[in-house]
Amino acid sequence: MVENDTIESGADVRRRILDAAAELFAKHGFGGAGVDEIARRAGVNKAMLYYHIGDKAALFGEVVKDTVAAVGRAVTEAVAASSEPGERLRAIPRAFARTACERPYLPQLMLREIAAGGPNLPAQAVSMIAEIMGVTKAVLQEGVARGAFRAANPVVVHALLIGSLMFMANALRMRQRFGRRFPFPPVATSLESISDQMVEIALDGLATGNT
Amino acid sequence: MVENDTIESGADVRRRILDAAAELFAKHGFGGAGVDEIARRAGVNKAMLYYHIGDKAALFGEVVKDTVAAVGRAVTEAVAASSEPGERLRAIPRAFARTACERPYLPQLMLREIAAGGPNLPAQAVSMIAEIMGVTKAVLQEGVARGAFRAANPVVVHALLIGSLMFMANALRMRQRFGRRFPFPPVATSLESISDQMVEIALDGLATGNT
Amino acid sequence: MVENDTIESGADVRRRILDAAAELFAKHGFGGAGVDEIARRAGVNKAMLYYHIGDKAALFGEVVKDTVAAVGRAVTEAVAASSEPGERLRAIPRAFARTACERPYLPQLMLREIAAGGPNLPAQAVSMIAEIMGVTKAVLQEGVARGAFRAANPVVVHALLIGSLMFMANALRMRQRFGRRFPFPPVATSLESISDQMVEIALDGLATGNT
Amino acid sequence: MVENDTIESGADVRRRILDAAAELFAKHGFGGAGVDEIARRAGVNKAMLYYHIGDKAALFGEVVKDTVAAVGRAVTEAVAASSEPGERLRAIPRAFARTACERPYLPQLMLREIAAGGPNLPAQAVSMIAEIMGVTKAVLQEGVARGAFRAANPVVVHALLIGSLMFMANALRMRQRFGRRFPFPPVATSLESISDQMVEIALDGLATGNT
DNA sequence: GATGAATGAGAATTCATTCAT
DNA sequence: TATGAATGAATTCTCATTCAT
Repeated sequence: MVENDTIESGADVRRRILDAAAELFAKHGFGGAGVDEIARRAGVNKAMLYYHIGDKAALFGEVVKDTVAAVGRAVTEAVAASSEPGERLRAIPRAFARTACERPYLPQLMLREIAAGGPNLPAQAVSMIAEIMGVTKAVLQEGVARGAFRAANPVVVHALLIGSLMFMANALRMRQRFGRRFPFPPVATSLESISDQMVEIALDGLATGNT
Repeated sequence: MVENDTIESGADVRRRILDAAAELFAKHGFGGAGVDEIARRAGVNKAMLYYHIGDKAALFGEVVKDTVAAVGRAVTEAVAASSEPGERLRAIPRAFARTACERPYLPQLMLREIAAGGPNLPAQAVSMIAEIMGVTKAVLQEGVARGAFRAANPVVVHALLIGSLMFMANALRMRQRFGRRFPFPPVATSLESISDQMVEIALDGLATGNT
Repeated sequence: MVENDTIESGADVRRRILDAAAELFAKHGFGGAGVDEIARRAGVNKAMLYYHIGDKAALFGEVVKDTVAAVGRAVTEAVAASSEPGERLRAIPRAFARTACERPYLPQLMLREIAAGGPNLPAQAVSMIAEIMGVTKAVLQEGVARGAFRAANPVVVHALLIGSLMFMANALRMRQRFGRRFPFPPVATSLESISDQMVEIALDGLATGNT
Repeated sequence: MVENDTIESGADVRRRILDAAAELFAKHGFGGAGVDEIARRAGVNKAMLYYHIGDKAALFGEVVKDTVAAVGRAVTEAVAASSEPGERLRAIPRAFARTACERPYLPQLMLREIAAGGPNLPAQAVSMIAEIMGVTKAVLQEGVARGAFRAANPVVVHALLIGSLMFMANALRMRQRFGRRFPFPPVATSLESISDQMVEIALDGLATGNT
């Protein structure tokens, strides 16, 4: 009765559910996404979704935790790869950009959650987010100490790097939708290269020697 | 039956509805906001809402148009106030910040709409948005021509200035909610001063003389 | 478009809903009765039920209040009709019996609520119940004062009169269902005459001259 | 795999299930109790519950049979302990009261079942109930024959003794819940002593010499 | 015997929208 | 214009029951 290629662990089901949920929460927001459709897309019975994960809020929480954790891993890893302050700071948005390629729903989900103000954010996710911002802070302070950057509020810098990147990532999607309507020169389609462009400007602004 | 002090033009009703709607769309998103509650908050019979404005999508469209128009006016006006390129560029995010003070729902609404990719965006609003971005483009090009800025993609610059500002505005709200959890130095609470901090960095980065 | 005989005030709708609800709550209990079927039987749209009355618990509360109020009126009125202690005490269960004829769901509803321990009982209903028991208490004390009854705990007496009557009323229904299985002499089918039989015994037991 | 102190016969499992079920059926009624929670409280896998006992209706039937059987045993035994008519009659409600102490869910379950009219009552249980009422009938007839009681319908007497007792037992629970709201003198908290108070009145009423 | 996973029907409640007056 | 009532579809979540292992 059981064929090898249809075997499926509980973890697989969970993953399918989280993937479908991430996509739909990103597309329609928490309020706009329907548990019904999430289950349908995941190919599981709706009751099974509740069995495996819990209610809508829990599902959302899992998706967020999952996503934030991925970003966190990417950032930590990317920052560790270099020791030069500029390179380290550059690595942070690039890690976001790379993660956004693997998980295209990331920018939407993130902007939505920022906009919503986190009413469904699980405590764990909040800690993870704080940790990621902590990396920016550390890198920045280290750079200041080593004379590479001028002093700046780390939250502001984080917003400058990440906020604009996420904004840009979403704007790219709108560009596709509204095609001709935006009479602007094309932007490099790779999010990573955009990330680089933006960081370059910001880094130059942060460089010592300026105001 | 009509007394002078209770007289109310259709425009007043319309305004009350749009205000209530803006607040709730900002707070809960398009899918999460309910027509019922919008009407209740506006102090208007639900059927009247449909009579005056139309269905939920139309209502959303009106809110967005209204908001974008306000931003547009603020930007145009602010930019016109100066002729020095740096000052003109600085004026753009500051106009967003000022509008966000009058209409606190602006950052949420904007981020949400960017995240959603504009499925309920009326054509008119799209044009207005393009126009605003056009201002950034013009200011930037002019500055380049006058040797104040180095060349840069205007969309990227817009994202750098506005995306990070909107991100920051929303992050401030989350800071209030999650209080102690974020071990970061306090940011100036005025959005305008934050705007200035961010622009300063970006402008320095754009200054000629850099790479 | 409006014909005189189909006109229907909001109060009518409400009454139809409460009637249907009373019947079904009595038959299946709070947990067993379905809002869907209540609405169907009342001939109203399910959403209308929520519009007019509220959620299931509120609906149940209204039914109970309605029913308890009817009993209360009947009791007060019946007791007032006489001044002789025995007659007054007799009048109490008889009022219950009479109300149970008009509202056949009363005994079921009452037993069920007693059994459930009142988790959905609205405060108002509790007061009304206390008031009804207060009547028993008053009648009893008066009878004791006038030398007609020996002293007895009013709650016990109330249980003796009303508890057994409600029990009996429900047992009658079971008798119909299980027909032959109960090899007992038939009981008078009128609840009022049963009430009289039971009260007679209890009254004799309460008479002075006994222990 | 099986250690002596964890060994558990099928009968043990069965007992745990019936106990949990009795408690929950009593608390929430047939419709309101959930198989899921019953299994959880019994510490048994839900599928095992079905394996050991059957579906919800069967489970309910078992609980009722179990409970009624316990009452039946207690009554028969208690009545056999004396030969004096009054004492024998008194013994009947006292047996109910004692059983209700061992199985606190009895009064709720019984009232609920009486109220429901027995749609889930298994035939066996009906016979057992009839048998119990038969005891009342026999004791009564014997007492009449020996000149101790006046003639009375046994069903009515049963209701008078047992109905009021069950009513009272449940009312005591409500008293705890609604505390101050009931301005009545406290009743003895022991169900057995209440039983005695009530029987005393009823017995006096049944005594010969009265009407 | 025992378990975790599965399922489809159904529960309560809310939604956006419209209609008669 | 304004209102209360109406409607049907949708939404979130739970239920009793079964199955494969």
